[in-house]
Amino acid sequence: MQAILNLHKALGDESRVRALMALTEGELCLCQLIELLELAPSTVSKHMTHLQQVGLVKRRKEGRWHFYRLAGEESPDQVRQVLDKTLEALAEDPVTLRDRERLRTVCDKDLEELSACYRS
Amino acid sequence: MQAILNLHKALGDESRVRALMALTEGELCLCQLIELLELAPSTVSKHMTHLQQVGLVKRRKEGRWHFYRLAGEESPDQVRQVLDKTLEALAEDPVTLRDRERLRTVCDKDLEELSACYRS
DNA sequence: GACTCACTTTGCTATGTGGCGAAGTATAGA
DNA sequence: TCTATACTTCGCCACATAGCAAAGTGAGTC
Repeated sequence: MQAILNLHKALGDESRVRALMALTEGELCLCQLIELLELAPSTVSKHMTHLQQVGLVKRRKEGRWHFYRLAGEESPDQVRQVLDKTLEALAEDPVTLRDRERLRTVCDKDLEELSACYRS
Repeated sequence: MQAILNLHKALGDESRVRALMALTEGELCLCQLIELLELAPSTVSKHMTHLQQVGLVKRRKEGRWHFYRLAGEESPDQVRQVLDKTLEALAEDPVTLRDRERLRTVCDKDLEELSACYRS
């Protein structure tokens, strides 16, 4: 019971859902998500930790960079099905379309440039 | 976007999910839900109003009694699919099994008896 | 080993939400 | 029309949580 409730709580926040939607395009570094969501590093980090604990997302460290991706096959069937229905429902949402567009310009920049967000 | 977020927020509360699960067995009067959930009338009423606003539940008034049921076909496809996956995932949950058992004894009592909750 | 850098954790504030009891509303019956 | 009753709404409190800035951490680099 609690697992499903936590799943829905995780999916009840716009920033987290936008991050998940962005990850459907592939793995992203935290600084890319920070740039996309336009939130403080600490906030985005907390959201991604949250998503990881619920089992929606996996983290991979490569040197100083932290990459996140959808857990996909690694998450329980029930979790994945609810997630899939949600992402499907939002596939053509205005917010999603705008983010998809912005994500393209974010991915054009290199990580060195994006990580300036920590220093400004 | 906001509609889906509100759906997940609605499904992120144990009392509301238990109420929805109970309604899969059929229409229920508010006082029956109060007895099942063991919460104050005002609290249960607020939960059901919430579920109604999200489009998961429909209300029918019959005299002084208010009956609630799952919106089913009347709710948007995307909403129903997420709900179905959730209820499916919880079908054999311990809390669900316990509620299903208790619901039987609740439904054995008549409404006059149950509505004593408003007077005690 | 000191330094830099990409995060994460901590501490705080503001807002949202679940819970209750009391007051309000609408309907049935006398 | 007056009362009883089955809710609903309002006002409040306690707790959870999204946001930020600042301090802490751990991996690469000199």
